[in-house]
Amino acid sequence: MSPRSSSQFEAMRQESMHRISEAALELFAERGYKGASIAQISKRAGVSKGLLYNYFESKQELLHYIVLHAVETGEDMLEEIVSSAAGPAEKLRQFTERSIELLVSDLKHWRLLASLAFQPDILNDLMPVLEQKQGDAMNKMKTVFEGLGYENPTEEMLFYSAVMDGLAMQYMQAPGHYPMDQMKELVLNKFLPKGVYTRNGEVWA
Amino acid sequence: MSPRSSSQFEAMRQESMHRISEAALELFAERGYKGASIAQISKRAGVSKGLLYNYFESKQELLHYIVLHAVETGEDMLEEIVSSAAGPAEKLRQFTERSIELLVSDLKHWRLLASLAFQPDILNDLMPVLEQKQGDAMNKMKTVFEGLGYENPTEEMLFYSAVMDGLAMQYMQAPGHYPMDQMKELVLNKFLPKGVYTRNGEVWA
Amino acid sequence: MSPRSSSQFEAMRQESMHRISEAALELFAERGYKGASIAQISKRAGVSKGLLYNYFESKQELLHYIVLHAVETGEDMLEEIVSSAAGPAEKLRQFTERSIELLVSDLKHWRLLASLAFQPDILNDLMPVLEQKQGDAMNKMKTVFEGLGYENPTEEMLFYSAVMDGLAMQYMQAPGHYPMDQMKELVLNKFLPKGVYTRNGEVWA
Amino acid sequence: MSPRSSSQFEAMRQESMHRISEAALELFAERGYKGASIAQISKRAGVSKGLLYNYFESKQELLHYIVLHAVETGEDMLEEIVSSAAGPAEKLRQFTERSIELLVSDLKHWRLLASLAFQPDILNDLMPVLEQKQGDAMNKMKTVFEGLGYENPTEEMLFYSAVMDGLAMQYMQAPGHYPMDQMKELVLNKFLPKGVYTRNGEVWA
DNA sequence: GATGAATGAGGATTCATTCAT
DNA sequence: TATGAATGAATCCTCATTCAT
Repeated sequence: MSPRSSSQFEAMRQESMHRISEAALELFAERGYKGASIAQISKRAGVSKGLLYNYFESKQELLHYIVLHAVETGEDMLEEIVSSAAGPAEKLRQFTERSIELLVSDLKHWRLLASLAFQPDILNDLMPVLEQKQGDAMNKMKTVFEGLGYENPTEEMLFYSAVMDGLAMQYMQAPGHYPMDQMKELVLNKFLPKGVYTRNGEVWA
Repeated sequence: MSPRSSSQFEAMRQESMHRISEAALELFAERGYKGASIAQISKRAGVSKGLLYNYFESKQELLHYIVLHAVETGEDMLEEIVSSAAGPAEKLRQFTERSIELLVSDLKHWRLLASLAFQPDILNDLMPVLEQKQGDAMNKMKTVFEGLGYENPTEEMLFYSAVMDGLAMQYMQAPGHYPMDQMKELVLNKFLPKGVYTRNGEVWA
Repeated sequence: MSPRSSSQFEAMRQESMHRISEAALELFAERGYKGASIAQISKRAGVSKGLLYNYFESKQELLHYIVLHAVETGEDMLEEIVSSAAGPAEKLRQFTERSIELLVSDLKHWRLLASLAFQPDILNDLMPVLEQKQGDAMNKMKTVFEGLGYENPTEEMLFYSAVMDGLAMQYMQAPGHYPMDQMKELVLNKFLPKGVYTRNGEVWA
Repeated sequence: MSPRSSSQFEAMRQESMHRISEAALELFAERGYKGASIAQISKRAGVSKGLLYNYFESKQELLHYIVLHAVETGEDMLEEIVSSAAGPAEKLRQFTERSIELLVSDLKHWRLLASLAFQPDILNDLMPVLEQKQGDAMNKMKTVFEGLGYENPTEEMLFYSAVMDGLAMQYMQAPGHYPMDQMKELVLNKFLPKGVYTRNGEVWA
């Protein structure tokens, strides 16, 4: 008789929003933003088209929600590492390893982000925010490379970023076949100063 | 009112196909495959929709035509370099420099290819061919890295590929601002054995 | 926690129904029947959609409720005047003045009614009732014009009705700018026999 | 073999646009702007939904096209009469008679215009133009009333306009039953100065 | 070879209404 | 009494494709 409590409503909302955004993420990643229809998304989420519009004002807003969540995951990870007490070499190692973990575990997110990176008009509204965030991330990474004593830390950081982006791209093309573990070791070997940096207590040779 | 010779017709054909595929390339690159309509493409090409369908059976076929042309440009370049008489270091340098030139001069092509790389279903029909070509290219690159005496030429080649892909990605994000020249030097420095490789007749130090 | 008395419930009921129908009236008048959504109405009324449907079975019923209330206001006014002890000239003057007052004070109601008058299918179900009421009103007005001694009271009454409707239409188009007071005087001058009819105790010249 | 000539295309365009706008006019008049769907309109016009959008960019534009055409019909009529060599009384008679003819023959147009008059937001974009046109028309009518020697020509003209609008409203409510001919005579009697104005060569008494 | 009118399936979005609590 | 989550039919509009000329 009495209306549902607001916490009940809130729980229902959370549940539905989560299912919708998960389904949308999958379909956007599989078929691209334009290629995934609201009908498909709501069907995969197991809700009606109408309900989707209760929670997201438009297809674009749904995309923005997903993109921002994905980006924030990366931001949080970077922030956590950068603000830790570890030395710069350890920070770079951690960042490398956790980035790859994130790539593997949240493949769909990153596939989506990558595909959007080449269709600028779709994220038009979000671009200022995203560029700001990317600039922030780059600056944080730069401090790590400065700490490592590189002569040209900015360029070295850009190079490292290119490597990581390229790795991600190639992994996404064939997730099952890519020798990610070897590539990770190679990256660490290339960027970490030998004889100085210790891994798990041992000196890195 | 003599009938046009068949060579005249053929020239018109070529001209029309070229204009259509140029227009399509631009629009696919700007708005994505799904986002570019046949009406827009034919308008920008200055032909009627009907004529477009005289030359290309479908929107997909038009895309395939463009993609294959772009890929072949890269293939030709690689083949030319690999089959040349130059040593492996020189080959890698040439490949690096010419890849970057190609990226800068044909930005739209590569932007399109990159965006398609993350929308597997769009290129479904073309995938076997493309994977074949990519495998071929990788094998050719591998021989270069073998020639350079690397211990793990395959991994080193993958790493180099990742770098080049990453560079391209970052350049596409902000073509006006990216320090491509410095990055190119950095790449050459990282991958070319010092004291051995000669550049423009001088020893590389 | 004593249960509310039924009169308390009844008061709440009245309060809610009133708020809903006021909100609905405003929105119907602003955006038309089709243009106003139940969501908007319930929001402006400060109640939930569910509650709205407790009181009104459907959007149509809500409209009917409002329309009938508005019409009854007019009916009551006419009845009061016609059944008064005043002479026909006085009756016409009163009707004219009070109609205009009603128009100005309840602009939204009349705007709504006017817009509905031209969309027959929306009021389909209500039409028999409305036509009946309109016929009744016309008959009452006719007796006034008969009392005034017109040769063709029916036509004269129709003419007067047209004038009043036209005035209302024009006023609604630009409520802020219309010289309603002058027009009212003009109407009285045109329809009231001079030298006979007294206004506020004075003879009308 | 050769493409259709542009005049052939033009003829097809005209034919289709005409059928579409006729169908739209009918349905807008019957069910209101919001109540008439594109599907219904294109079905009644005997064309596909897609074709409708070849000729009209949106439902709104279709409405604007129809409204402007209707308004221009009235404008042309007024202009023709006002600029004629007839005296003011004759002009007023002609305007009255031809307005009524237009009302009866193009009932749908006027019903549509009337219904739109009360839904301001629908014609928002067109309002400036329409108000301009209405102002122009009122000024022209004013010159006629000035010519008739009225003391307050503006008010008298407004009164006349109200009468004509009201007549139209009432006629639209029950086109089959309204005694339009008698009302017309009544209007002429009320507004035309007796003994001065000649009709068909006779003096009006 | 060349045109653009015509089609209709499919896409994003809205909204009256229902219902569990 | 009161809530708002949930539904799905219906709406406006787009677009690849066909076809008569």
